[in-house]
Amino acid sequence: MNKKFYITCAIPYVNAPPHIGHALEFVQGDTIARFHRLLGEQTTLLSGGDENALKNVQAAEKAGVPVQQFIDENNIKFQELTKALGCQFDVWQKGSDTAHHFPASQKLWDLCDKTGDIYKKSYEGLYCVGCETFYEPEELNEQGECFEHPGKKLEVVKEENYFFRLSKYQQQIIDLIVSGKLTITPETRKNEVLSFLKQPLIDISISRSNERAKNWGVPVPGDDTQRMYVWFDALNIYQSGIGFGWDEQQYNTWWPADVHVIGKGISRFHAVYWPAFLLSAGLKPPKSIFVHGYFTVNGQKMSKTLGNVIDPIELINKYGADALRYYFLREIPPSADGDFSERRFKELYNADLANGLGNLIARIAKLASQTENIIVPQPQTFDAYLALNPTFKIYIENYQFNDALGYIWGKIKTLDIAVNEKKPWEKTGNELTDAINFFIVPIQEISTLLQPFIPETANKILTQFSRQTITPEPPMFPRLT
RNA sequence: GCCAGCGUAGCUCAGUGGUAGAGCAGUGUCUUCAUAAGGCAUUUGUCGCAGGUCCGAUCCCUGCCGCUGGCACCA
Repeated sequence: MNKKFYITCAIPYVNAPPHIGHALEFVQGDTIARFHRLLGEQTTLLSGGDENALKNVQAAEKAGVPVQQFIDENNIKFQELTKALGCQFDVWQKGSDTAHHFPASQKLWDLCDKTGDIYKKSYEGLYCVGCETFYEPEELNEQGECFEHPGKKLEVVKEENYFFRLSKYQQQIIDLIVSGKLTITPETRKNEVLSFLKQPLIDISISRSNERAKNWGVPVPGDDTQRMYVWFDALNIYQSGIGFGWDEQQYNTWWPADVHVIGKGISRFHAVYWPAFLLSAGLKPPKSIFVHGYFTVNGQKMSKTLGNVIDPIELINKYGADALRYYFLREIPPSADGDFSERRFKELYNADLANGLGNLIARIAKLASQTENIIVPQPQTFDAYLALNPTFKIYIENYQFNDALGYIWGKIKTLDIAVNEKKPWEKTGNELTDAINFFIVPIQEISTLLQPFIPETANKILTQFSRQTITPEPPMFPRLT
């Protein structure tokens, strides 16, 4: 069997519809997955729904909808988004799936418990009845009240919970990261995690009382008064989706994950807690974590209160999936936050997609359609073209999508120059044929290499330039005014 | 507050101890195969501020100003 490649995107919180941040992550994950599929690797791309958080229950109550129905509906919105973006997810694992996810999470719990890493401890904290959550003193206002419910006194609530011996794994996790057995990209995120690991780790609570969890979530095995704390089971979706606890053979084929694609806000959970759970359970930690930044919109943080949350579906309907994919991959540096503005989006669209790629294809297709006896060879494989472009390969492998695309657009520029120099419109007969033949292979190469990034466009061009007769097609990216 | 990083052309950013670069936008020009697209040429910068090291610093050091991120049970 071919080499396997297992990649995940973070499972979104399904208490609200998706925004462009989710879209960015899906596109990045899909691009990496497509790259590996094109290399001939057996590839699985997974995401799912983070459904067991209390906030989902609260959001459902607010909407006046049963919890299961609420999260199912939101889940569909996320899955529709992935399809609209042209992302190929192989597995969509829901946290509320009692057939697969529940037994998988209980199995993980049992394994950690068997190692002796789970113990009971009483937890005392300030509880806000309005928010249904605990607060630390520094999270409260001067009156010692939470900001959501001023005037309401917090209660001191004491509760027995299960704790996980995170402290025990401190050194092992440092070793994993320093040795590169668990790689974290980009470097700045790795440094952040390591600096966090310089302080002593504190054991974390991994369960809640049924009452506090509103009877929602995965029951703790052997204790029907408690539910698992959402992170313990949420991270385990990466395993439950591929057979853990219900199909060991399938699980062993895919685990460990080759990459977890995540946003910067949850790097600790993935780089510290998750490997610790797995080590405790005697399972392999993931091989790498790729951390992307967040979006700002017109330079400002995205937030519901500011009302600047961007709906990716609207953008796709307006400009097409590949245009949005291109913007994400070209404009957002992998190591930093990116900004979204429609002005910039249009600028990039016109400059690169309409005037650049689209126009080059249009001019060559027109010339080719008017030329006799052109030779259209069979395009080579992705592998073969990749071997010819080692710099490009390195860019993709390092998740420098922006640089990889910059590299391709350098080729487009070169071809535009070549058209001007060869002046095919001044030629006839064999001279014309030769001039046009010159461009066929490079276009096959470009479109093949673009397949992971803008698959629909890439395949359209590749098809157009693989037929024996090349004919002009309507513009793929009509220029925006 | 502590730790890390950043501050370079209108915009997004690259870069090096030796008289500053790319793309986009702008301007001029050539061309017509093309989505009023393309080629060529070209303007702009006290390389955050102030000191220091050095023959020489945008790149090294110090201080200051500004911005961003991380600082645990919070997705």
